[in-house]
Formats: sequence, C-alpha cells, structure tokens
Amino acid sequence: MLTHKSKYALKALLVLAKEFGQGPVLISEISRREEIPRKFLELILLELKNEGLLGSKKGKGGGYFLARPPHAIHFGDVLRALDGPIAMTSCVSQTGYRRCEDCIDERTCGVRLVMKEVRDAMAKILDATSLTDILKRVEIVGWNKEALSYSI
Amino acid sequence: MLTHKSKYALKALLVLAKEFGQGPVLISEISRREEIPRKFLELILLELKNEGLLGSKKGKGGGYFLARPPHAIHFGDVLRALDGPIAMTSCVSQTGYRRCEDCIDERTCGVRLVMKEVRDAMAKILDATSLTDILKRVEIVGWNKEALSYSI
DNA sequence: CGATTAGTCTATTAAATACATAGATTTAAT
DNA sequence: ATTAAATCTATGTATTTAATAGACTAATCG
Repeated sequence: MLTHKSKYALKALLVLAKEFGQGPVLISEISRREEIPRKFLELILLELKNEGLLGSKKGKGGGYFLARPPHAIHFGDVLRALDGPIAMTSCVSQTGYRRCEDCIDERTCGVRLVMKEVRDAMAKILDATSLTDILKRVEIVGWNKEALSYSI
Repeated sequence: MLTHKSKYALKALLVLAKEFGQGPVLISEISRREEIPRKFLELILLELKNEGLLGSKKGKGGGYFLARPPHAIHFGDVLRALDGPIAMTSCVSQTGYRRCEDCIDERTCGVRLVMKEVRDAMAKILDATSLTDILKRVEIVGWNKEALSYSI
C-alpha cells in the first residue's frame, strides 16, 4: 500500500510542478488545494527538502519550490526518498539490498524470483514517469472531461 | 513490502506443491524445512484453508495439502487472500475497489494514473505465475548451482 | 474404548509504523 | 519592530505485524 505520506507528497509535488518557475508556493496554499492536513504536510515537505527534492525560502514571500525541473523528478525518486526501496523484499532491491535473514538459500528461493520480476516492472514504470509526464496526461484527461460535459 | 506472513505462506505452498499427490504434509514438516515459526505457520495455513487454497486432514496421518493442482494456484491468489488487494491505492484495485476518501477528483488524479499502471504490471506477473512455474524455475537454478560447484 | 496424533480456535503481547497535532523557534521581508 | 513563513521537537493514538500460549476437537490405531 502507498502511504498517505507518499500520496500527499506526490500530490504536493505535482502542484509545485504546475507552478514551477513562478516563485515559491506556500505550504498553506498546497494544503488548501489538495486538502492535505497542514501540519502533516509541513513534515512531508521538510523531509522532501532534506532529501534534496525541494528547495525553500523562509519568511515573507517564502515557500517551497522544486529543486530540479519537473521533468527531472520521477515518481521513483519520491517513493524511495520517503518510503525507502520500492522492492517488496529487501533481497531484490537495487538501491537497498539486504539479505533476508529468514531465507535459507537466496539462489533457490522461488519467492525471490517472482519478487525480482515484480520489482523490475514497478521500477521501470516509476523511474520512467516524471512530474511533467503526469501533468500532461492529467491535462488531456481534463479536456476530455470538459468535452464530455459539453456533449451531455 | 511483502509481509512475513505472505512470504511464509508462499514458501509453505511451494513445499506443498512439491509434495502434491503424495498425501497430507505435516505443519511441523513444513515448519522444519522452511524454518518458519511453528505456531505462526499454523495460523497462516489455517487462513489459507479458510480462503479455499488448502485442504486438511486431522488426526494421525493428517496434515495439509493443496486444494487445487499447483498449476492452478497463482502468486496473485495467495497475496490477495492474505494481504488483500495487490493495488497500492484502493482506487485502482480490480478486486477491492474503494474510492480514496481524501481524493478530490478521481478522474484527474495524477497519482492514480501511475498507480493504475503499477497495479496492472504487478497483477500481470503475479496472476501469470503459478506454483508449478516457480517449482520448475527453481529446479533449473538448482542444476546450474550443481554444475557450478563441479566446475570449481 | 482410550491413547496418541494432528489440526483448530481464542487470547494475549511486544514492537513497530502510520497519521497525525501542538507549540516553540528561527529566518527573512517590509 | 512587526509580520509572515518555514523549521524543529515533542507527544499521542490507533493500527498492524509477528509472534506465543494454551485449551479444544477430530481422527486413527491398537
């Protein structure tokens, strides 16, 4: 399951991607637009900053902004930063490999074979999908939505 | 992350797949072979039985056995039975759809778009992989392992 | 029948994680 | 100086995970 934390983070980043280049965005603005609990969002944005994905400016006229252009931030980066490795078992993680303590022989572990495949499939998608990609796709969906409401 | 419960379950099912047709297998036998805590394994096997994946026989000469042939039990069946839907958000689950309460508009949710792709990729693998498939693949790995130890 | 074997059911518990909330502090702009 | 904003530290509650313990039930065998 995706944690609320990561879901909120991704939504916040999409807002910041949409406003990229327009100066800092307030926590309260993001909180309002995505209906994310304000205080919880503070912690999340701070963590994203410490992970190098966001920059910030304090005081009046301050706020948060993407540390890199939105095409250079991928869903995989975000999930790894907040939830750790994407893999379902540590023994198939590329970024955080650790032997499973309860596993007798890693080479002949059937569970591992499958989890490796799953990890690769997930990582392929998450690491190929940038904030920009999703912004574009959501925009297209938005058009269709409008077109639909006209035709009815 | 894959829970220990599901990992233990998959390992136990692979043992039962290997012994399929040879009569019931003791909990203690599975526990010993896979080094799974005995009492914990009891609960898991019972749950798998209640989910219709296993059959059992009580008393002397009893034990557990697959309720269906191993080619008809897939990893997806097991994970759904024990951990619930495979999807990372309930809003993209096929078997357990539920609207995300915190989501403003499902149709234009960028997170949802990606999680749908991830779900489909995961389900495609997990629902295509049977116990038999993995038994075969593990066997092949085993051969290579032997061949390797000879050549050294 | 009755002893043994083996699964079944019901509690309990310790530790970790998720999801926040509250309040004080620091930094920057006007 | 005042105000606006991010930052830091602490606390709390509920849920889930990974077990463990012990009593109960059913089947077999002599």
